[in-house]
Amino acid sequence: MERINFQAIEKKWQNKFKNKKLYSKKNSKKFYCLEMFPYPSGKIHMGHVRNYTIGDVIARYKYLNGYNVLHPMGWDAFGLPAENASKLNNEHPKEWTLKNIDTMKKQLKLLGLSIDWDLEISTCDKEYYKHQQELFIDFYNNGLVSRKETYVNWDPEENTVLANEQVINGRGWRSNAVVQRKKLSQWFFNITKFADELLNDLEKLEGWPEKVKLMQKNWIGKSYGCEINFEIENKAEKINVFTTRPDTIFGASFLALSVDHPLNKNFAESEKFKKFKENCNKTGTTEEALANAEKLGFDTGLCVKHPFISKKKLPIYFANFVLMDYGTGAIFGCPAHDQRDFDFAKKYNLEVIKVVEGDNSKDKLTEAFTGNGKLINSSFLNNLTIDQAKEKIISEIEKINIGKKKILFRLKDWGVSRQRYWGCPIPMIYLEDGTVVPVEKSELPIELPDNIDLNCHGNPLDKHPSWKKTTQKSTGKKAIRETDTLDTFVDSSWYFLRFCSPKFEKSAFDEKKVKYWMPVDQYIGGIEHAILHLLYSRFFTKGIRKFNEKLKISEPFKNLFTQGMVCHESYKDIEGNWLYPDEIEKIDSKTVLKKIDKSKVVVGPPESMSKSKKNTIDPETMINQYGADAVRWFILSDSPPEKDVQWSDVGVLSANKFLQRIWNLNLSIINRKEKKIDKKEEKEFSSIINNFIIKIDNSINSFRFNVSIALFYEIFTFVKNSIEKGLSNSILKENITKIMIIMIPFIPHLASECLESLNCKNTDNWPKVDKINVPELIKVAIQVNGKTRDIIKIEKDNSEQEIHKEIMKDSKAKKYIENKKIRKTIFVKNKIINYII
RNA sequence: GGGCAAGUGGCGGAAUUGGUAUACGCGCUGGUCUUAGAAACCAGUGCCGCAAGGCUUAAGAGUUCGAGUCUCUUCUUGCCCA
Repeated sequence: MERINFQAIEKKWQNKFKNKKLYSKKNSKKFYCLEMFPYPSGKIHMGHVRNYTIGDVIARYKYLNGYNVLHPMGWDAFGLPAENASKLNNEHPKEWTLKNIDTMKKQLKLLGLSIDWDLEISTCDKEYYKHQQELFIDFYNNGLVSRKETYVNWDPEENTVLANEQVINGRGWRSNAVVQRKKLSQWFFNITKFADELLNDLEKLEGWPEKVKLMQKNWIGKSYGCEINFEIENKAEKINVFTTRPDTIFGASFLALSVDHPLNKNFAESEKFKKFKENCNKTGTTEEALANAEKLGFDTGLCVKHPFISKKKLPIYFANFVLMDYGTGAIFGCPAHDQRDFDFAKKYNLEVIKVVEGDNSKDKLTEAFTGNGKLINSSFLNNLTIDQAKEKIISEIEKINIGKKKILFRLKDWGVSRQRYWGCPIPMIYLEDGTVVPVEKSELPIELPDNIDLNCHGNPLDKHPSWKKTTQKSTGKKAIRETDTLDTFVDSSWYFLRFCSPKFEKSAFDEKKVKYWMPVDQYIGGIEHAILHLLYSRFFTKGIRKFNEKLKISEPFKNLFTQGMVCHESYKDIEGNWLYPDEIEKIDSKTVLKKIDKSKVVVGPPESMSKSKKNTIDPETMINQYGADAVRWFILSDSPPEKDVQWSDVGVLSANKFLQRIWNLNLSIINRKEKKIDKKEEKEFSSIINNFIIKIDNSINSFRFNVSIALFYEIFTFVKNSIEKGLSNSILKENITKIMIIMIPFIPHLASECLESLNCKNTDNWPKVDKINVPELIKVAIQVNGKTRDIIKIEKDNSEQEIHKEIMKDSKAKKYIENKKIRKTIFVKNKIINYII
């Protein structure tokens, strides 16, 4: 037996893969295979290994099947971690980022991926963000970017805006300061202009998981409702209310306004109101925060008239659970059928009037009833369903001219201003006369300054001594630069276009190249990007198409695959400190000890690998120990790719052992002595291999790589058992060559090495196959009353009569049917026969 | 609270989409080889039972000649939204 040195052959083949282009075939169909590019945080982790291995299988598979394949890689290189790391180690974000890119690129190369590194891009490269600034200006000039005042999560400690996910229990994730709501002027992409299109086009995306489409649909959140104008008693003013439940109008018992509603001018002098408003601003802006917060109200002392019940008045409150930027900033409260309204009514002792009766709803409500039912206590709406009532009341409202039907989206415009240094500068300037204009395109890129103080309080670019001072090029007027930078989601919203022509200087992309390569045929990444990144990328594609008609596509990603996470159990010592997997040793299945002092270790359940729990496994260590092919093999073998996989050292070791056996099998075929040939056995052998190849083909196409690998194990056993059979060496070699070729996508190094040893010159074509061949001898299940009583081996395509004869001759099923009256027989050729007695 | 998935051996998981349940891998058991261990190789391994046989895809019902797969009810777990 010969031991193979995986490290040596992997190095050898990686050198050969380096110069190979997967897109030099003439007159071929194209295939754009893209995996979500990584954030250069330091080292690659197992999640990357899984993501990029899946992508590599697809890219290589498509190449073998005759496609020109674009398989690029780049870096999502702007972002906050670089600034944080830089504060910690006093290293410039750029240095830190470039160093990480260098490390991670070397690590990725160890995996033997078929990536074309000539196409590499990095979003922090000025050659990249220059074009992003151009695009920003194009979007601006076409009315797709605007400046708006909105409420944001403000961290008073860090002097910056926080994203919703950075607010944890109402506090800043880093500073732990109580987050405030603050009004700020920010730049927005007007994604809501495409709300309908983004929603409707989801239907076109047949190659997307239903789950992701549903998440996007819910995120866009189209809802029907109407606006109703309520007259304020003894005042000329009216209050415009938006509601998605106009059917519950007869259950209304109060009006609630956002503290920012214009009516607040009446209370500008009130100390009590100011205090109340301040209190409200402490509540976060997420829907969840608003739902969980204690409902607080400020009684205005004013009332509105109920539009359908004469003489009925509803008190007006300001309330902390109503937001100015959703709807009109005013609602009518129907406590019986909305939980927030219910909580509010209980607190302020307001009426609860039930207007929808469900099938089994109780007389006394202890919580809001939001289910389906029929209308009651509602005058002309009585006995209607909710949908019917909505329709009727809206037409009534429109008839008496106090409001109109309205469609509302949950989707909000995309705020992209960040008070950060390490991001793409927004190419806008503020002139002294107050006008805001884009920088002229010839001025681009607006580069980030290298000398920067990140430890300053607030926005580093704003605090920079000179950077923001500039002049407008064409007029020479003095101006101040925008000192906010773009949300890093912008960087990744068009990188897939840039990859088609990454060095193109004239504009963001070369239209000819984009026409050939786009859309991405297969996009692969984590489910965590199911909403934002994918929605923003879809928006960018649609946005660009508005001002560049040469971009013909309206959706960037034809097929999407979202892979699961890589998990590992976690370890804690008796004192509760997390331990790395290499700090422990497993004595037996129950005993786990700390290496250093043999103390007991508590083993936690498998969870997503994270640095904080120290349950990470370093890919590079694994590659050095077992080889890249073994790591690739294991990460694909153990679970279906869309589900989580649990990392196992034993698993990767057994992968390594199996690859060793493949090599030995290959050698034993090369060195085999000719046997006496049996034509029938040869035919059957080739036919079974043919069937295996078809099954592998199907499993790859349906992303069931764990099944592919199970099939490879079966093929291996089958070939090994066939060596002693009456096959010629040439038939064996011909078939092992086919098998090695179909293994290239999974274990490119070892497969290439085996193919070289087999003297195979043409390693670029997937083997040709026939249809699935039914073997000469097949198994037929014999059932009696649906219960399987025996399985017999018989020649294929036998008739019912012949099989029956066989059963009566000699079979375990015989005793169940002889001397019985057979009422009916169900016969499926080559599968089953079922006797009903 | 709402929506969406999913529940198959000791474990990860297969099942041609209504036709042989438990493929393949891990683990475990026994054996060969070896001074010994590791490795390698061979055999076995759903559960109950000495056996004949019976039972088994979270639980229960239904449709069907036949259900892991379809329908309904219940339970559990996970994810997303709140």
